[in-house]
Amino acid sequence: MLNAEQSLRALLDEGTAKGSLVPGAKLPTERELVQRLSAPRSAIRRALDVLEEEGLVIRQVGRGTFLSELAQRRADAPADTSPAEIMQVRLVIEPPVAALAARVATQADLDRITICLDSGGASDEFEAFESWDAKLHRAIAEAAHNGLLMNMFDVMNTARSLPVWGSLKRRTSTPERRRCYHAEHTAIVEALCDRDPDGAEKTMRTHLDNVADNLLGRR
Amino acid sequence: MLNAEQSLRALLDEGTAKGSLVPGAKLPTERELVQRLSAPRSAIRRALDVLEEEGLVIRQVGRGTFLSELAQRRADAPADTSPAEIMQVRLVIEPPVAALAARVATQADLDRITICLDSGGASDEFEAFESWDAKLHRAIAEAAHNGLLMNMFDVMNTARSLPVWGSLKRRTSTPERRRCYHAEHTAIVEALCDRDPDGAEKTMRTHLDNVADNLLGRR
DNA sequence: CACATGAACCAATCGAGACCAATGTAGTGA
DNA sequence: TCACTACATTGGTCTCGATTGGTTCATGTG
Repeated sequence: MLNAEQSLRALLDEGTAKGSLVPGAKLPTERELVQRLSAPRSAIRRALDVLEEEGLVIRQVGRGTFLSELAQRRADAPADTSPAEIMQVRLVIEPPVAALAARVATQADLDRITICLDSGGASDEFEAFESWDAKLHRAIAEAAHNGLLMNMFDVMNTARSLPVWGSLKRRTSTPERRRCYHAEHTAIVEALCDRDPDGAEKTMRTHLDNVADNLLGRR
Repeated sequence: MLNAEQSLRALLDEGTAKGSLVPGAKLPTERELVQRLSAPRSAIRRALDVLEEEGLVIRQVGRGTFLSELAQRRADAPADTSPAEIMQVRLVIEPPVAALAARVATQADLDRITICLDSGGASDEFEAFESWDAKLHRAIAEAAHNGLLMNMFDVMNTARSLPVWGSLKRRTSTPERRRCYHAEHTAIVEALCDRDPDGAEKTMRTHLDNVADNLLGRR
């Protein structure tokens, strides 16, 4: 369950990305947002307070709430860890980590990984699939049995929880692509279960290349 | 018959495994747990006290009890990051980063790197050489121009500043080995200046293998 | 007596709605 | 056409009741 602020940010990201929300554009009224996000007005107002504090929106009594100039700049210059950066890091880290995991994973690790794989395969909806996808990649990293590595992996994943990342994935995700990802996941997990480091590294790299292509457009 | 704390832990484990309890998620109110676990509220509160003491949950009057960020990573013990772990991570990360840097480094990056290399070559003493060594590796990572990567690199380096690491290096460092390292550094920087990704990756891997051998004994 | 139990109470927070003041808009009349 | 009025809309504020973690205390229970 998302809180009001996250929902609101997602809404704004979507609007700016779609181009319907240019600087100065009028946002829905608070009472309208209450219905759209089915959240109490107090929560909506708290979320807007934060956005106003950040300078993203401007509020005027009797007129409404409007996007500021900053909002646009932030949208097309997400300097703060862009999805491209994240995918670059994932491509650097995850393939060798998968190879390492293939060497040192325990049966319990493989069981956990398989559970994530199967649950992801059984998930039709975006949110559920994304959740299991993240869990699967994390479980593979855990199987490498290196605490420092997990620490760094989590640093990467906190960046991955930024709103821009979520809306980007939501925009580019389709049932067909999810099926494709699941097939790739299956290949990775098979390589892990076969204790095949090279195979694990290669299939992971192929998968992430595919994800990067889908997320960022053909490079 | 289980006591309240055990039941509560079982409940949380189930929730985290099922994926419904992510960090920050709100868990049932104390009065609800009283019914669910059919235990007196005092016992529930005592169990929650322990969980709060462990940093697994956060309680707020009027709001509720929430899972903390730590809740997820309590499974894999914090692991006091051994030098072996650090070298494993460096071997995973630094070679591909060097390859990336070879592609995207600017001349200014290469200049900074060269300064570090030369200063290290001119350092006879352990402390100075170590300092320039660390600066060189960081400068190479900086040349990859990826903020998130630098973030993770710094996570790695904070682990590297642990006392055990320092004393290990001091014990195993000799003038001869430092000369050897400097030769390897030179090879890496040459590959970077030649814009040779494969060469940079290979020389970096060779170097780190050598460092790992010296630090940890022949593997 | 020592400890657990259950109930009542406290303080912080939240949610729903009423109300206020600023603003915008439609209608009216000269 | 233009000034004026009445009404609707909108962000800001306030209050009241419900919820929730924290605390106290009488009552069992061994």
